[in-house]
Amino acid sequence: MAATDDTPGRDSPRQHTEQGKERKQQLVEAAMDLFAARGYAATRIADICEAAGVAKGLFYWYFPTKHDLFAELVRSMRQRLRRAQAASLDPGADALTHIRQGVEASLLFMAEHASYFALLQVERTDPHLAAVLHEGSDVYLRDVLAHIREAQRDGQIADTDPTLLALGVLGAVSSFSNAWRNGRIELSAAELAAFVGDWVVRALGETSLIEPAHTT
Amino acid sequence: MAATDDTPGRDSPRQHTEQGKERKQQLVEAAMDLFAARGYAATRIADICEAAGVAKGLFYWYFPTKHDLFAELVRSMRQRLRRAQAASLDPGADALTHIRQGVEASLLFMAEHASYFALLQVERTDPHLAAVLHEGSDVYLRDVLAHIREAQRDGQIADTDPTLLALGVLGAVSSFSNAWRNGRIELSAAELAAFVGDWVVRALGETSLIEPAHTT
DNA sequence: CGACGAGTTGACCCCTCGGTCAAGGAACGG
DNA sequence: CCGTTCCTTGACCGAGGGGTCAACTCGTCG
Repeated sequence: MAATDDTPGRDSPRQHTEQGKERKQQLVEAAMDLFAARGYAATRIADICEAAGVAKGLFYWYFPTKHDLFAELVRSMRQRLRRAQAASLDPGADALTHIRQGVEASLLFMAEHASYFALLQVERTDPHLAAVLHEGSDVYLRDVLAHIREAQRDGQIADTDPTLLALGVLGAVSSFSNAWRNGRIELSAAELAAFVGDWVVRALGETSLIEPAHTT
Repeated sequence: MAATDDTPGRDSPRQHTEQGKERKQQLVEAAMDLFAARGYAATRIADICEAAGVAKGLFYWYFPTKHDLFAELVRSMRQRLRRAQAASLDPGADALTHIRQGVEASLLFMAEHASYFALLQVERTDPHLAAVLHEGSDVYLRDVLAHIREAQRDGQIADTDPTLLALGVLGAVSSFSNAWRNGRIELSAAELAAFVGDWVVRALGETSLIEPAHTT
């Protein structure tokens, strides 16, 4: 399953036992909560440690810097979101449906991990962090783009610039999810997901409703 | 025209001459550029002063704290945006058109003041700043809400929860404007404004196209 | 001219916070 | 019982940066 940090020897001299991994996880979780509540800059390492009930020095046993903790958090969550999206796609369905499903899955995932996404909404400030955040953000765009192109080939949506449409989809997902997280929307996550699915499909200009037969 | 800070005596002991007001403006503008480029936290007061070509101590002649400068910036820009929106409304037009016009005016305004809105997109981190930012953000929502309710009365858009729809409109405006600012959209500001106007109207579900006669 | 207030300077204070370190456990293998 | 490796501690360091201050300038009024 992966990745860059529990591969044993490599180049980090750090070797973690079971207990060690638990501690690390505790720190990550404490950090996520605090970051979400106060923002990255306003969260001191001392706070994270206090929340996790350990001494400050221990932080640096598990993470080289504060920034590295953040990067680890971001990368792991991005991976999980993409998995959730992929899992939501009904293999038999058409492209427009896939977009709707992806949108709904994203909203649900964001609702479930609200505190994390509250953090993201907020943390493009620091150039270092922004780099980590942007580093993989295009993958979402590419995913949506592919679906939009397909839907256009099938005549399901109008022939506008697909990038623009894709940005609209991502924008809708993130802004509704933000609004929900900030308590501006009363709906349950599932209801919101359904609404945003509809909203996006409408905005994409579901031509089939207006002209059921498509010639191109 | 107005407002809270050139009223002479009130409760601040500070009295500014013409020269003083110019200096203050220089500082505000330098700050805006730097905030936009690096974010609030990463901009030192020393930087602002250097950019404005004055000594650091002078900053505190004009502003009690860094935060106050920020607040002044935010409030003044919010006022200007709302004026631009109001000015864009064609008095004779219907509600849905008003929404479109407001959306377009917002996009144009945000394009014109890109560096400022880049800052906003970014600066909800600090609780203090967030307070200033949120403090007046509902006025936009209320404006859109009013138009949406009217459009619903006129049968122009579907009878969904108006708050949800209004949030969608605001979300579309801000997310497209962000994307444009980040260079992800190649269009001119005017083209983008027109596109987003269409996008929003479509998402609102312009029922008139589908069922030209409305009964309720 | 002297007084007074706006404007301006840069050295300085001081606190916060990321990061370091030396010292000490605890678990385990030999 | 010794060595080794992982784990944990809290005192400490140092830089960075917000905010202060005493002093100096400049224009204006009496």
